[in-house]
Amino acid sequence: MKLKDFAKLVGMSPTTVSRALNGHSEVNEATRARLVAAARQHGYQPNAHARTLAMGHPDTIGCVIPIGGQNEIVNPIYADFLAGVGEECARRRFEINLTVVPHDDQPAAYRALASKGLIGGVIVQFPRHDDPRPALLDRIGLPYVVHGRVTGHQGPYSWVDVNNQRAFHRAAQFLIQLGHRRIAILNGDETLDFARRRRDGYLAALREAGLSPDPALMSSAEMTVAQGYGGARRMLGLAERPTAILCAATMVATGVRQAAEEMGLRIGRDLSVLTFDDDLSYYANRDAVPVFSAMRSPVRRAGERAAALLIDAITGRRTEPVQELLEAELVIGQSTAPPPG
Amino acid sequence: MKLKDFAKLVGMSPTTVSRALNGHSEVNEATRARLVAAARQHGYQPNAHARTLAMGHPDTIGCVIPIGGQNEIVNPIYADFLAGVGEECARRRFEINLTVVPHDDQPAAYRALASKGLIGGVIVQFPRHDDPRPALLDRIGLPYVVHGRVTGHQGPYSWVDVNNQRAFHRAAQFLIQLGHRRIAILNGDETLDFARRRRDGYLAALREAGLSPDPALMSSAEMTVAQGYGGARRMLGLAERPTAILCAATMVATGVRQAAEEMGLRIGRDLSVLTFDDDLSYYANRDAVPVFSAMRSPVRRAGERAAALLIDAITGRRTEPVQELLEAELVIGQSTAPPPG
DNA sequence: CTGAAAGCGCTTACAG
DNA sequence: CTGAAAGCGCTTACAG
Repeated sequence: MKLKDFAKLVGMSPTTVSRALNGHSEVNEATRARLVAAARQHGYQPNAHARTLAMGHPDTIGCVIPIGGQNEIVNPIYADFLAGVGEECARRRFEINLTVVPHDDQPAAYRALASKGLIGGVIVQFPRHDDPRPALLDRIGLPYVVHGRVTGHQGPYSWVDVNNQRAFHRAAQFLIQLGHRRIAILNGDETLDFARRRRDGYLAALREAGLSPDPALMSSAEMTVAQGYGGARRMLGLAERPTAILCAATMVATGVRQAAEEMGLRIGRDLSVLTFDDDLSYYANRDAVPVFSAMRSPVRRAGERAAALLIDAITGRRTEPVQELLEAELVIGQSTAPPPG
Repeated sequence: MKLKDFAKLVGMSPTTVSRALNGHSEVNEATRARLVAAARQHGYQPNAHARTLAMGHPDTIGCVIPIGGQNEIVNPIYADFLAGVGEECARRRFEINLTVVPHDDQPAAYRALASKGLIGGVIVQFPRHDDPRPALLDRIGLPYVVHGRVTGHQGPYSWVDVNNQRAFHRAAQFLIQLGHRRIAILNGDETLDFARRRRDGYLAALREAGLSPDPALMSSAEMTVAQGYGGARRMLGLAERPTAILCAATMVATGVRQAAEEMGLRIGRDLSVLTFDDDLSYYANRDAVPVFSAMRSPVRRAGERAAALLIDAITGRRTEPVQELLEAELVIGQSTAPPPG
């Protein structure tokens, strides 16, 4: 059904109906309520494309998933992050355009999305330290919110991030307070901004405790079971092996557990493990006493907030860049204890 | 830049430019090539909304992620499945509209997406045995492809599925051939169609071997680490405990491993574990010799094929429903062996 | 408070 | 092979 038909059905002009449905103030409240009810009843919904064309801007935010870059992996945090974005979009009556694009084609993809008028703004994911995307988007003039930060970017921009530096600072501090001196870190790819911040936090805690970092206890790679397994095997095979390991993701911790078992080490006794936990609903490291002690970070919430900021920017509700820093929560589980001996 | 401007720029009428860019046969091949090149050079892209309005149908497929139903979890297979959908859409120049919706609001959501003209068709995920969505979509007249099957649905419809029945049949057979007689199954939620088929395959293999199923060795629940852990603890605590466990997902197998370790059982020696593996890029159970023996199923490929079938239906390339059955591959890893003793 | 008319940026019969 | 004109279904100044 189109506006014309519906208007005829209710005996009003298309103009009035449109204004009523869009909540314009000129139209009588009683008629507005009546028309809204009638629309619901007859299932009339304005055509979104006609609407966008007439209004001049799409009520749509873009989410771009790059594939085939340095990280071939499709990160499962996308699922939970997108769920958060989706919830906010549902509340604000915005649509989501999802685009999968080879990593190197991203500039062209952003341009295309913008010039086709498909999106009013975009969320930038997994930023690198010197990520070129913010500058590109500034040039194009497409509003964006970064999930994370781009330390190398000049000028203000909007972002939503978890306090990775503090999370790893506190985590390392916690292990130090337990008495650990040999603390390893299995970090994410340190060309990614969040991984740098995590390393910084880890290093700061060591420094404050008068401990000097040992490169043999530091690894930076894609956060997978394989990294955890391989890294733990290597580090636990050292003459002076670590008594505690900081992991950047629960999948990494799972790999560490596997290696430890094979080597006859019991986690939470012979070896402490503390992991960053994106709190993906699927992994559910949140029983009464969690298996892994963890720095827990609300990814889904981050998705909601990123979408909220972007929609504010697109609708002109806010014109200045804004930043939001979420805190990770340190949750003590069964995997941490004072060092053995 | 809009068509009018671009046409002026290249000294042609908008009509001819539009026809050239859309590859209509009336336009001289030489001019077509020239205009396509010019469009690329000047970055002209037709406005998608105007285009959709004029063409009468959107080049967009819908993906709906329900939340808050029986499964509150945001399934990580969405990420890989969507990546597959996205790759096919990129090839076919289709867009993806992603909608997150409370489970019970799905009917309204599909209607809204259709009547707003936002999508030309939709992919139905995680169908239940008696899922009402196909009937609803038939009624609305919105093209769809089911990822999985809806056994209870009357009449033909398009689907892409993996042969779950055969996968679990073969898996159980394989364990039986190794000499196992007490084989447990930690299945997914059996109101979901794929979980039923898996159970059927498991039961068929037992029957053929003259083994009678034991309800104490069968569990049906959301596929999480917790299910694996809890199920394994319970079953391995039985007087007549199983010597092998079939799992419906790698996360479940991870939970089983955890329980087995705690109970001092070594997997691949004291206990065999065979898991269904959706081959999510993040889990990467695919080293030279995989940790878990698995029935491996290409989720990303399923996403590609579901998108392909849907786009064929939307564009009218195919008018009859079509079905595609993918086979899971049985990969032998380190977690299976003859029963102990 | 309400409506007739113009316009959003395309595509495509229709006429040449 | 090419172009002027109508139309896709909305919204919104403009006029009452």
